[in-house]
Amino acid sequence: MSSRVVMHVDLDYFYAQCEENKNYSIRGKPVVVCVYSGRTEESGAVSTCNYEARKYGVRAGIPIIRAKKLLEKTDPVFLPINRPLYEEVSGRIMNILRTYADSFEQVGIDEACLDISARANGDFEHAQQMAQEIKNRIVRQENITCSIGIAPNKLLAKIASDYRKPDGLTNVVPENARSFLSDQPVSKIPGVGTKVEEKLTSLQAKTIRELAAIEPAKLIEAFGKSLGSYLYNAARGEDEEPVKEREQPTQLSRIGTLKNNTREIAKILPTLNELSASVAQKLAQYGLAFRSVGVIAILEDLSIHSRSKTLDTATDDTNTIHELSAQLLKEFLQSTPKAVLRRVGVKLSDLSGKVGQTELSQFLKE
DNA sequence: GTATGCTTTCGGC
DNA sequence: TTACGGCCGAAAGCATAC
Repeated sequence: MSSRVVMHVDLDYFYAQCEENKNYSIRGKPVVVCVYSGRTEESGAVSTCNYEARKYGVRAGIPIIRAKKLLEKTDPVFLPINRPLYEEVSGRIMNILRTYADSFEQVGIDEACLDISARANGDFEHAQQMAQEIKNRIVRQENITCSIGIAPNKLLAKIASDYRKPDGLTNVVPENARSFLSDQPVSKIPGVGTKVEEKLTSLQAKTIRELAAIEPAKLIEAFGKSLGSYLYNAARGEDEEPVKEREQPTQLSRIGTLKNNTREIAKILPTLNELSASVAQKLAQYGLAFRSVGVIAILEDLSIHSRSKTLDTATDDTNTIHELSAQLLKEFLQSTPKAVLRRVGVKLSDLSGKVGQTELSQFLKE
């Protein structure tokens, strides 16, 4: 019995690196890729930034104005996000990666998982050579660096790719899994955010070593069966999740910022309808149908709320999106009399191929 | 009591 | 000291079905 070999590839500070390639003269300066809300000149948030900017404490998600303060003594470059550019570069890189994998899973625009068990012949040294070759090829063809983790499963491969960045390569052979994890904070485990981390701290588990010392029954008591057993296994470097192709997105959403905070439906509807039209267009591009429509409301205090409705049968009808989203928004406003909206969004989920021609239903017909 | 489905929230980037 | 986007996938929480 030989172990799986899984590779996780993470493109370094991806949006900002694409911008560095588009305009070479900004290399070496702090580069901050921003989402401007259009409310005032500088309102909005940081999408991502290069490592020069990170040295000053700039991070994804912080307000642009705060990033400007942090970088005021430097010669920074602030750029608006250019998604079509990043999608194009990403698409070409994913096509390269795909050719190296027995099975391939794209995880968002800048991440991918490759099962290379057969290609690497179950050999982690061979896998390491493949990883180096992949890195060389992506630099040569796209001038993009990445960080790669190699391990016996997806969980460890992801933690490994995060271990050394940027331009890292970390190989965790099965015998080293426990020692690799031991001293790392529990927050390195995917799924452990601030909430779970705080709870684990109260159980005296700050490191994965300490997490591994907790009785499984105690973890299940604290976190429930699903998350509890996940944490128990994760602390031991165990994970059976297969690397599998994601054929279609599971949801499509559009979100926008209102010119002014309001709870007047008439002031919100124009934006909501634009978002509905945009998400409908995307749905048509993919050739998909939806069964669930939702609205997202971000209030003036930045709290996030949502309402959704699932239909009996899937549809691709644009009018249904417009009508249901408007109805859901009205219901939200009525149910939440104090809500004053800052941003609003439309979400389609429970997506499927149009004619009910999934492989399974095709199979069942024959 | 467990499985399944739906709604809402969480968290990563 | 504050400041504040736009996506995605998955988990949590609850109700209902079996």
